[in-house]
Amino acid sequence: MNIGDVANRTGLPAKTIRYYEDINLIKPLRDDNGYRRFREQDIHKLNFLGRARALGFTIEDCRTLLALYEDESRASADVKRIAREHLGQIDAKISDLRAMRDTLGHLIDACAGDDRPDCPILRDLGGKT
Amino acid sequence: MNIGDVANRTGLPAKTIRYYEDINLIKPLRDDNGYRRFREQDIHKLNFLGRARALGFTIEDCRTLLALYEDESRASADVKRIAREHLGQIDAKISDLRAMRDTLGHLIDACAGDDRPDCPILRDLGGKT
DNA sequence: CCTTGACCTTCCCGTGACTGGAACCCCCAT
DNA sequence: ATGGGGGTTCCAGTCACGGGAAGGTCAAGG
Repeated sequence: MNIGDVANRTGLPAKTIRYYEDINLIKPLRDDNGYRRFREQDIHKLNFLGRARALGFTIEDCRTLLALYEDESRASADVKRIAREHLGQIDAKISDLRAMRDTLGHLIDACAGDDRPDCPILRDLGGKT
Repeated sequence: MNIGDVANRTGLPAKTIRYYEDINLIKPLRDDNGYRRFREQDIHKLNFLGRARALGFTIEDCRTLLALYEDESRASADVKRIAREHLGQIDAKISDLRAMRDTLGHLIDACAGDDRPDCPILRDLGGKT
């Protein structure tokens, strides 16, 4: 299978697939003409990566998770620890965003949004005197 | 005032302040020795920028907001539109993160986290067969 | 006067995870 | 022969800075 077909089957852009090879996440074979030739195991890995990335894991986490996935003698505790750490970061991000959201929401509500210059949003940004 | 004092007063790293000058958000004066000399208006702008950034506005949004802030004949509608667009993006990000959080949370709950290899997290990433 | 140490300056590289584009090669159909 | 739709590599750019090198400046102390 060539990269275009793999892109279709995995939903990952060809660029991304090449990038993953570049950073040694996958190692597709090469045909005589230099084209990458993907085996089923490559596609399986790419799907794994796509799902892990969709859950927000970093590439380095993905690398580790993939290694654990292929290690039959792994301990699920190792996987769980990575996942929990990541969950913590997601939660932190969410609470940051919620704080922004709340502040910004109040300011927006207070703003008339007409053609006059008076604006609580700018007043707040400018030092809320 | 030199950049170090300004950094202290605004809470922004000196690097960031230099960067903001670089991209023309502020224009501090220069002393004969080449040092930046900051006026009160520069510090005021930097505080404005710090607060806008803390609300998650992009640098380009900040540039626009700063221009509106200094434009006495602005329409608050313009400010509000920018803020609402940004709010929309924050909300989108929050809901993305919440979806991740939910999925990941379920997987973590289902994972024993012991020294055995069996792991629902990896099973899901691997294609949940 | 000299040195020390804390400032300041510019410049360049690196970050994360790609994306866009140029320049070029390969293969098949017309 | 030509055209089009694959593929390849490599380089630059994204966003908002941060790290660090190499060097200039300034006030205090010996």
